[in-house]
Amino acid sequence: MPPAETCTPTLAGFTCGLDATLRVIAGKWKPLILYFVAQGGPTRYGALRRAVRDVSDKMLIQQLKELEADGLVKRTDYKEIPPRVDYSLTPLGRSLAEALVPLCSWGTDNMAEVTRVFAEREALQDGRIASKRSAAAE
Amino acid sequence: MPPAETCTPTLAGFTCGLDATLRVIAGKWKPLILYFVAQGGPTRYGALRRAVRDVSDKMLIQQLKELEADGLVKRTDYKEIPPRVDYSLTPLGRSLAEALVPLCSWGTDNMAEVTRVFAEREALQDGRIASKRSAAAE
DNA sequence: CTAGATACTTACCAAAAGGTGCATACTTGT
DNA sequence: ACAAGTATGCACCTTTTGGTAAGTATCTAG
Repeated sequence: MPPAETCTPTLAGFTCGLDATLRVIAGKWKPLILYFVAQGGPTRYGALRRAVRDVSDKMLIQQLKELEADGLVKRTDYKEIPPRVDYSLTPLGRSLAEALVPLCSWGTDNMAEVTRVFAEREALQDGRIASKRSAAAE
Repeated sequence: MPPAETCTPTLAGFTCGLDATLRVIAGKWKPLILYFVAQGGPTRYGALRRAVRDVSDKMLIQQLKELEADGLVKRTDYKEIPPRVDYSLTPLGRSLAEALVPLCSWGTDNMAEVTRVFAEREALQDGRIASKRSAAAE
């Protein structure tokens, strides 16, 4: 872990490197997209859609456009008649995807823990909802 | 980069380790909080507030509570009369903070690039706003 | 006596994120 | 002839997120 000084004084509007990174990968799906494209090489839109589960078309397209605008992914349109398009990583995107690997490992290593914590939280929420309901019923 | 198979088949509701991690650090400020606390050791609320620039009290407290509930940070209340509280990382939190380091480095290494891209995007947006305004003026 | 610091809490409101469903234009399979 | 797949675009709406401003209790400095 570098000292605080490497992080505090920076140009532009970023408070530190992490801040800069976050502006680029903020968004519910971007890290996942990056990660899947990194694994599969050039990936067709439909394949990505199936890989990143629960993402809607709207969101996937939107995030892909932003990633493209940010120079992380490259869109290739083959101009074929049933549309064919695929997405691949630029060198910049590839380097970011690599920086994402430790996060992926952390999640894999601590998934049991995370699952447990989330179960507890949901239990609490259900409790609150239940009590709200009963309060409203009076 | 591990093969796709390490990522696809998992328990609970997570599609992969990265997905699990993201559920925990999602939120505009959480990675930054984690990172600053990792650097400073036990950090007082006010110090954190000043370190994570532009964060409001509401947000900072909220995210701290979630991080605490998720077992990543530990809150210590000294019960003193002008309130004194500090936040430190749990072992789990420390391991996550370490997984964040590559992201921080990436941001630092590519800050020029990121800055440039963001400047372009803002220029485009301003253009759109301007054209919208002129269209509305007719 | 008033201002400011401490660590929050709450209510209210605006903005952003995200979901659903419909439409496109063309091809392939039934 | 009709449904499904292909990669999007668009309009509408709800949910989530986040900001602002005020308030709390106690202490210290001016």
